[in-house]
Amino acid sequence: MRRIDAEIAAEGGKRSRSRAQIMEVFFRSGRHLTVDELTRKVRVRNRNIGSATVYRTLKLLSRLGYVKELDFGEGVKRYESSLTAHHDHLVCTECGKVSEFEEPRIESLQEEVAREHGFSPTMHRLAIYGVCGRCGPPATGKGEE
Amino acid sequence: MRRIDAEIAAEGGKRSRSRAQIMEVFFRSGRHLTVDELTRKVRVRNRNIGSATVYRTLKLLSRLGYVKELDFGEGVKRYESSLTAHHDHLVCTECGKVSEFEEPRIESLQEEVAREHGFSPTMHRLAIYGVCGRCGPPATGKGEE
DNA sequence: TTGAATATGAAATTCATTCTCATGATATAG
DNA sequence: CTATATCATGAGAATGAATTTCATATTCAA
Repeated sequence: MRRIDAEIAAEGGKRSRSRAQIMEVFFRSGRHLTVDELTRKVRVRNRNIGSATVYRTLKLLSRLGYVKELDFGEGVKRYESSLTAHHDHLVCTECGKVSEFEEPRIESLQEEVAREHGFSPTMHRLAIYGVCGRCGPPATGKGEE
Repeated sequence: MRRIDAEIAAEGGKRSRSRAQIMEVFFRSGRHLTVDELTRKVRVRNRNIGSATVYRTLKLLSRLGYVKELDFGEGVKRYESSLTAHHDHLVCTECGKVSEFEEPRIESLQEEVAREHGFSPTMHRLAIYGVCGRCGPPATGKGEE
């Protein structure tokens, strides 16, 4: 986090209490947060922080490469730290639970495919949607709920 | 398209001139259209059609499974016919060009991964972002730009 | 043709995100 | 420490995509 502050300073930015609190809560929190969720968590510490500042902070961190923007097609963006290893996501369409996975074979196939099409790949988004073990037991019957 | 009308009728829906025109233009058009783009095309034929009806039509077709909703993170949704074979997308971050590809090995790895995590996969979204051959120099070896 | 139901277009609404702007905080020079 | 220039903030306004409302028009069956 000091590193981030240094990078911001190098760009002519200044530190701020609000931003420090937002970053701290964000990096300590679970993954895949929406701005709204993060704002609520941050306000527990400091009631005065507005969501505009949370948006600004996440955008800044995203530009600096410390945060990844996720979009699972819910109409809201989610954010996660990019300090952890690269991974893709599994999204349960029943309960909304998001799991992570890493599959190097998929990664390299993507590289291969991109090259075949003359693309220089810079990133990708892969989300697999389905029903998680808890929501849809392989047993007979349709577990509604 | 008759089949679609029949299915709508079976649900208690009625036919309509506007919807027929929208469907016709949509299925004859190129892929990956936004509602705005489609509305413009449709209005060439019938100036009176409003975008609300285009939204409604695409939502209906989506529910019936004839249309797939795409989201490349642009802040706008795009739509494509789901009558063509399944495929994923390559998006050029320079010119916006979207290409399609199919890679069965990626598909089966996704199945495998989902199962390992106890998920019953129903669909996935995979988009690879990068620079297409026209926008970027032909990537020699690993030279990243 | 009538009548009950669905569909439409325009405008209003919703909701996430961004922007504006007056004020507050921060860093640096003196 | 204080001045001052600049950046950051928070509240609310603005934006823009998508949805809904509502009065009217269209469809379809009898």
